[in-house]
Amino acid sequence: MDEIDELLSIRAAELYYEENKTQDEIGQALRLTRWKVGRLLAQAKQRGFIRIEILHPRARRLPIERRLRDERGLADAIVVSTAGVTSPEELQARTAQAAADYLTALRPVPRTLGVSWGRTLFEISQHLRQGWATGVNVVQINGGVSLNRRPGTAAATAVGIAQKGGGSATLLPSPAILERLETKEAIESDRVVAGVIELARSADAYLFSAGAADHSSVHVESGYLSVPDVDLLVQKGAVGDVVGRYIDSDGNIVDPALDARTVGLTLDELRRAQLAIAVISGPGKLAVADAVVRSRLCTVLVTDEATALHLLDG
Amino acid sequence: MDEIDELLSIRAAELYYEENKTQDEIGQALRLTRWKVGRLLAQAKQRGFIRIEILHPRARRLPIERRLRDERGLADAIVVSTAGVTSPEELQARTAQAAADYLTALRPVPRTLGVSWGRTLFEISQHLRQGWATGVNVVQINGGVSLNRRPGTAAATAVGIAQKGGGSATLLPSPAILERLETKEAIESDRVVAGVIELARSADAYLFSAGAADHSSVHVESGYLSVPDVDLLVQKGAVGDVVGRYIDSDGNIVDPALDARTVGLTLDELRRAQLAIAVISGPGKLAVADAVVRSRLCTVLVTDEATALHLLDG
DNA sequence: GGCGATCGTGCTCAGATGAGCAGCCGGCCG
DNA sequence: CGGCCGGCTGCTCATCTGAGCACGATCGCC
Repeated sequence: MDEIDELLSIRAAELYYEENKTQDEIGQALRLTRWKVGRLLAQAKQRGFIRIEILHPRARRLPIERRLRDERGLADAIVVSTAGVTSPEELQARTAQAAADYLTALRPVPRTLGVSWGRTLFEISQHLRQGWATGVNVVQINGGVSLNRRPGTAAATAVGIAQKGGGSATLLPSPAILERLETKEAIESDRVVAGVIELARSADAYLFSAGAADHSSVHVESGYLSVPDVDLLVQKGAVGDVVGRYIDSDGNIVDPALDARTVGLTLDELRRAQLAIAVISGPGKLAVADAVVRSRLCTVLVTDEATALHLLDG
Repeated sequence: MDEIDELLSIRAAELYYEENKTQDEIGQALRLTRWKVGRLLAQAKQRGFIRIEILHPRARRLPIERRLRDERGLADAIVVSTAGVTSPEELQARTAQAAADYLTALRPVPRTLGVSWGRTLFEISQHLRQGWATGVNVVQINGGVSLNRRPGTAAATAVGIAQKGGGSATLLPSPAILERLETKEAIESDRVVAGVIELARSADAYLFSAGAADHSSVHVESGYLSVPDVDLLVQKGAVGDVVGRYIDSDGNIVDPALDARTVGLTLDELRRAQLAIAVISGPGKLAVADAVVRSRLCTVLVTDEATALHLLDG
């Protein structure tokens, strides 16, 4: 296309999209036939001169979702639009809302849903509507008797999801990480704990997030790990954690000894799940999101546009 | 429209604009009739959820142009899009290009075109194509024997416009501002200068820009005014200059004594013109652009989207 | 100079879309 | 309880649009 056609296609696009003229009218105005106008508009689109954005907190990016499914082998992907996002909180809220929407629309409805805990999961529980399901039982899949200042967030998450879904929650009464291996093994052999873990293994679906490997981690905030602990993990190649277990960029456990002291579903158990929904968004979680997808820790990913594009192109 | 319809309209918009599905297909997917889908899409548009942008350096904003014509009483308005602009230089280039385009398309072609000088005018002269007109004579409308480091820019502007338009340029051989009133009157009574000004008065069309009243002014750069001079003008209410004459926000001369020492067309002579094309863009020129339009110094305005919106909304 | 390939153009026709309209349902008042 | 009104729905029909095709001009090649 020469320059004159390029200019004409811009003029045509202005009249078509901004002035709502018909292609025929544009043809008269620019002294072209309507077919020529149609071709110019098609070219303008195809050459990327026309950008159409959907500005809405609930807007999704279906083409990116398709690419994630096709190119990264996911069973499903939900990508929220970042158009018009002004704060990290809003991004988080949009992603959580999308995850809640996905859960609500999920068919068949899972009888038992395994959940982790954390900021993201808590927000999802808040975005779920009362009656989002009828009779969904929720089970915690990793330890989390919280030591932090907002005790009970982990429990509130599971209970909230269950209660709004017309079911009940089964909590895993154990710390996330124990200081000694013996204690961890003792706790796991406890009848109640063992029962919960057994229930978690049998869940129809899992819903979890991932944490970045930095000082803002919930594990640091909760006191399970110290700042130097995290630094050490990063040195060993950790990019983040999934259900409390730190992985490197290939999805492998970074520190087997630490992992052995971590209570809950193992990553391999998670990988065997039919339906594992990971909800990961935000610029700090690019690396861990990539690791989760690459190592097939999830079958479904809920994320934001920027993260999704990073997974595809970066 | 309730929330459920709002969400549906977003889903429909995603399928329509991002997936290129027909309204009928969307209807099947969302279990709606195609008419409902059509109405949802119309609502999404009307409520502003759909943003269509034309990304091109030559793109214009026709709806804003119309508003400028209607609400600000301009005979014509050219508004260049700022979408994708990364630098002030690019904005300047786009505006200059638009002005050049406007001149080229102008009918009837002016026999004599009065021009001012400055950065903007020089750039317009560069963006004009060889042969943009056949036989357009150019006359300078204000003094400008340049004292600055790039001597001859003013002359080069007029000559360039004339030469590319197949005509000749008539220069106004006088400084822009003289130190003494007597000198100014003497110069204006010079036969050659008087003849040029007479020719300028008889021009069919005028093309000029406006300067902001700050230290970056061409008058400071050229040595006609000192920094304290400008500060004083600003104190007196100056928002900028048009053809070398400083005006306040109502378009009135700020300093009559200074004005009397300024050589060239007066503002009232400019206001009587049938066709006066002002080219004003950039964030620093909001106030002077408003003054020019408010005081009817121009009949046609070439500007950028941001400036135009400022003129319209405050 | 003749020939075929290629491109751009404007047609036919079918599918997609929007305007206008009648019917239906729920709410409200007499 | 019945009738009226307003809003929503899904229809008909006219218009708009895109795909496919045939024609003619232009260009390069023989």
